[in-house]
Amino acid sequence: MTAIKETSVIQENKQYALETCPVTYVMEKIGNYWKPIIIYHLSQGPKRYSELRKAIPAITEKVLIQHLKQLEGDGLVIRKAKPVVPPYVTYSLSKTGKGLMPVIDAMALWAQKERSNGF
Amino acid sequence: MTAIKETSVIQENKQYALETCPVTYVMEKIGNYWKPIIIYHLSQGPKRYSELRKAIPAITEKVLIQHLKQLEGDGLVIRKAKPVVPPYVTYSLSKTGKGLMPVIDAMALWAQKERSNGF
DNA sequence: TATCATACATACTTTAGGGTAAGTACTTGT
DNA sequence: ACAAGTACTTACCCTAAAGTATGTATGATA
Repeated sequence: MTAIKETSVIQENKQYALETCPVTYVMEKIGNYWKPIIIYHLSQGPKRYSELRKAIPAITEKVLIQHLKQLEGDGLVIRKAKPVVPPYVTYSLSKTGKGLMPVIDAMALWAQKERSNGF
Repeated sequence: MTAIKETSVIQENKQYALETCPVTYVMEKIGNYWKPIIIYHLSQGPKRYSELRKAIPAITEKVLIQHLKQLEGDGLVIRKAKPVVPPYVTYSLSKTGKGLMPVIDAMALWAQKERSNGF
């Protein structure tokens, strides 16, 4: 029989970090390459699924929808589907999601500064 | 012989995104679970390697130093080593790194708001 | 009858990131 | 002589995330 897998110390520490470090809390929600990018594009207003795809051509469909579901599950994004055919689905930021806009804005600002310094 | 691996469309698109989407630019630098957390801890002032370890108990040594090197390579973090034994090494944010503090602050703010709503 | 468009779903493979564990160098303290 | 402390390094493994490719429902249009 297999040894009982003892609860990892790392996991305990992660739990602890979640409760004490605010940035860790944020990372658990949007600590991923694509999520802030998706949020950025939604910060400019609701978008259809296909519009998001065009706006973020480097993401694959699988990954895009995966993250959209997770963001919806975490209450950051709202999905609205019109029962028509072909489907018409829009995604937008929830109130909580909009609360992240200062974060995204600060990112955009930094990027612009860095790039203007860059040459 | 193996087929020549044609340059991935995804990679081309990533290049394009890098040039047009500011958030993508940021993600290339700190788009990782740990990096914002490390920067957060450094935003409170320079820290020794061992202090960072204690401050972020959920990270392993390997990963910590890996990211510190990358952050240093990207010019966000400065490493200073006193030539003593046992070693005395401190890490701090560079000017560019400090430029990210509004991002980190906005994250911390959001986390606090969310948590106070949470119960 | 066939095709197109949209918003997905699903199976399979590959890769990159992270985890574990052990080792290294150098000096001070016991 | 040996352990302890610091800041790493290295080798190996494992898993979660991402990539690839193909399939599905529905009705409108040609």
